[in-house]
Amino acid sequence: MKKGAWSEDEDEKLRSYIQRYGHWNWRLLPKYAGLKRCGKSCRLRWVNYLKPGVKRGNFSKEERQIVIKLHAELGNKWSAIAEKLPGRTDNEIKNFWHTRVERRRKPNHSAKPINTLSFTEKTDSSEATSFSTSQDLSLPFDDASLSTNSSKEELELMLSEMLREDVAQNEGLAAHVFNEEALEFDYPELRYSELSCSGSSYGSGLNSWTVEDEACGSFWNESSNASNSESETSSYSYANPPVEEDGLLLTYDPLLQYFDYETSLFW
DNA sequence: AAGCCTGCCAACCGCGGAGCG
DNA sequence: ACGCTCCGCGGTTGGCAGGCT
Repeated sequence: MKKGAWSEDEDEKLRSYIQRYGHWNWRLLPKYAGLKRCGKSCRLRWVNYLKPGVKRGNFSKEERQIVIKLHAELGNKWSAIAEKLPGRTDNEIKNFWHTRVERRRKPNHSAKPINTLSFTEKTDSSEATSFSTSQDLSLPFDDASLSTNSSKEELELMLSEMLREDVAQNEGLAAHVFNEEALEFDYPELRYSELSCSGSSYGSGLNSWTVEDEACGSFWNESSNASNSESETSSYSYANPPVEEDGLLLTYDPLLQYFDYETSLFW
């Protein structure tokens, strides 16, 4: 009984036999098709590779989104997930998951919260609704998006929109967190599906912001208490950093399992 | 250039369920 | 009810290719 990779000749034998006679009995099929393979191997080769309509190549954006969503609903029911993805086999979806998703969840990442998104904020008046912002960190913030005379509502809206847009455009604060690969996964669409932003800002004194979404509750916040100084340092952090238990990262948001705490990047 | 490491994918293996006698 | 066969599913492995040192 032969094992290992299939040759072109074997593929052709199997393909032409099934196209002519169908697969009426996998155990007996190899004998009649002239193949030195077990029935199981023939079935697998047909179902996963030779069967007409089997899609090859990278998963599209939509397919990735469906896989992630369905896996959250169904768990490791690969065949059930495959039913929703025409042309994709359970084996391929399983491989996709293990290589691109599960692998990165292995508990060798340190579970440290990301308090690294700090920036320096200049207050230029005591007006509660007026301040200018500059960033002295590596985030590619768009300074122009935060003007000096924005109202509280405008700023809230701006931050909310900034998160949406920057994720979509792969630039800005959110893109720092949601890297390009995360975008390919359509994570932002899932993550920010019902995002809202609330908070308050003052020229000097307390600044506090909370960003929430319907599914996860508040997921990051920022607060600072500046005196009348010209500049202050604020820091953003996740409201509920994951904890590690028995070598597994437990998070308040199942989608945060895709977050790499080593690099502070989603993948 | 060579050895090592890592990611990916095809294929194998074991188990359990369905169907049948 | 029981045992047998077959099939499909999910976990795992093996090997190749490309990148890194």
